[in-house]
Amino acid sequence: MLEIILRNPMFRGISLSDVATLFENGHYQIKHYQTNDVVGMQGEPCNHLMIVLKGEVQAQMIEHTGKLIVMAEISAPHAYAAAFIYAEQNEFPVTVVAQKESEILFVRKEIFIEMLQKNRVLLQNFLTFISNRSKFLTDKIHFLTFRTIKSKIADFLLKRRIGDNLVVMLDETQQELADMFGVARPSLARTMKEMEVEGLITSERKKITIVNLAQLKRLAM
Amino acid sequence: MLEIILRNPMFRGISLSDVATLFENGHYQIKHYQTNDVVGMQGEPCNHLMIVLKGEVQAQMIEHTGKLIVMAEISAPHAYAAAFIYAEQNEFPVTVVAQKESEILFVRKEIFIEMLQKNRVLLQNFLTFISNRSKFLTDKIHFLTFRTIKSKIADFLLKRRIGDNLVVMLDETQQELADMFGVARPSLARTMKEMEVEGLITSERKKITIVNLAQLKRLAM
DNA sequence: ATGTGTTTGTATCAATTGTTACAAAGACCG
DNA sequence: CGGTCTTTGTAACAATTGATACAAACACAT
Repeated sequence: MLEIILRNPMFRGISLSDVATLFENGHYQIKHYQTNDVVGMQGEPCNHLMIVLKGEVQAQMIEHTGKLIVMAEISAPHAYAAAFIYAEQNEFPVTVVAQKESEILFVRKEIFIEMLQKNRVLLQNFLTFISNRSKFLTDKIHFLTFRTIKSKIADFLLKRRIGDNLVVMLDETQQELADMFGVARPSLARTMKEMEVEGLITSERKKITIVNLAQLKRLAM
Repeated sequence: MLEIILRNPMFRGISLSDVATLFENGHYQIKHYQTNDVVGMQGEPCNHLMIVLKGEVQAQMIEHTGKLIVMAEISAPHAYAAAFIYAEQNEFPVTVVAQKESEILFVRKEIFIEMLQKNRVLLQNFLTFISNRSKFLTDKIHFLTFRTIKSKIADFLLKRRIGDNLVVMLDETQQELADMFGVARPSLARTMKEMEVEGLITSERKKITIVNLAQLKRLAM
């Protein structure tokens, strides 16, 4: 367990012995989850630091109409929902679902703040982490609010490229991408077809080839 | 200045003499701004704790197409952008504009973190503050992404009511509301007209009367 | 090889919202 | 009070996206 925690950016620069002290007996719990288990439900209390030790969880924002947006995917050794644990309205703003069999470490927020007070590096790292999450949320607002489907796709493809490669192999189904973009699956498919017709990309199921890189970059702005 | 700071929720429970120590000479700057001055530009470095001592500023998210969303309005004694100061990509995610002649207190983030380390109550309050801001941002995502214009208006009216009052006097022009909702002004006007035709509200310029409260509450969900 | 479930592709129609334009009403200032 | 600027109201048309449906292609298990 400690080796995984040491890989978490929050604990960078902290020695193994200091981490071991922070996580001495009684300071944490570990829970196991099966695929599709709900790890935390939107609206429920959110009062622990939660670190994925193994597996992968997905944060989903679900509307009562059934519409779903995938906000993030978190795997080991990363934490999720850490930005919310000290909020006055202290509840999960998302539903967190295990995508695979997972193991999660829970530290009560009262205990964690003692850790922060004791360890200056940990405090600095935690503040960096939650500031990064706030930045992430504003980027998400920008993406979900200002973007057409076409520019979402362009942005996604440019980010998914490896180096200067013009071929992008998708890991996700169209439905999964649509959930990430907050759009309807047929709309996503239609827009990709349009981009193909316009000569921006070619598309063979999960293999996307970027044809007009300059235009794609303009679209992604 | 210190009396104002003491009214900021971050400094709740901290004595005047402790606050005075925190803000001893050399630990801060105060700057003055005129109406419409840009206090912080989207993309610029964001590395100070910033507290409004006097006046009012507005956080705007501006797209290169010109579309603008008002993210927040901040008046004394509150802080703005505090959730972002420790981010790795350490820049303003919004443009902050003075709405009135304003006075702002700046504390370098390196100095502020020393304050946090020294004072447990301040640390607790700051974590609460930035967790609250993260919650606010997820609420904003929810509002901007999942909501029709009609439900945005319904939500707004219910929140703007004072007690059980069914009459809401607007402080804002339609354009200002449209900017807050991230919608076009004529669309906002059209939707309000529809709500009037449907018997949900009556509307005489800045005076809105709620007619069907139950239905409005359903719409706001 | 076959059957089943999933994914992709596509079409049609509907819904919501944006854009542009202009007139009427209202607010404000000299 | 009159003139000017701002705000509101509204209309027409356009754009984007969603919803629904169905067939073809593909992946996987037996």
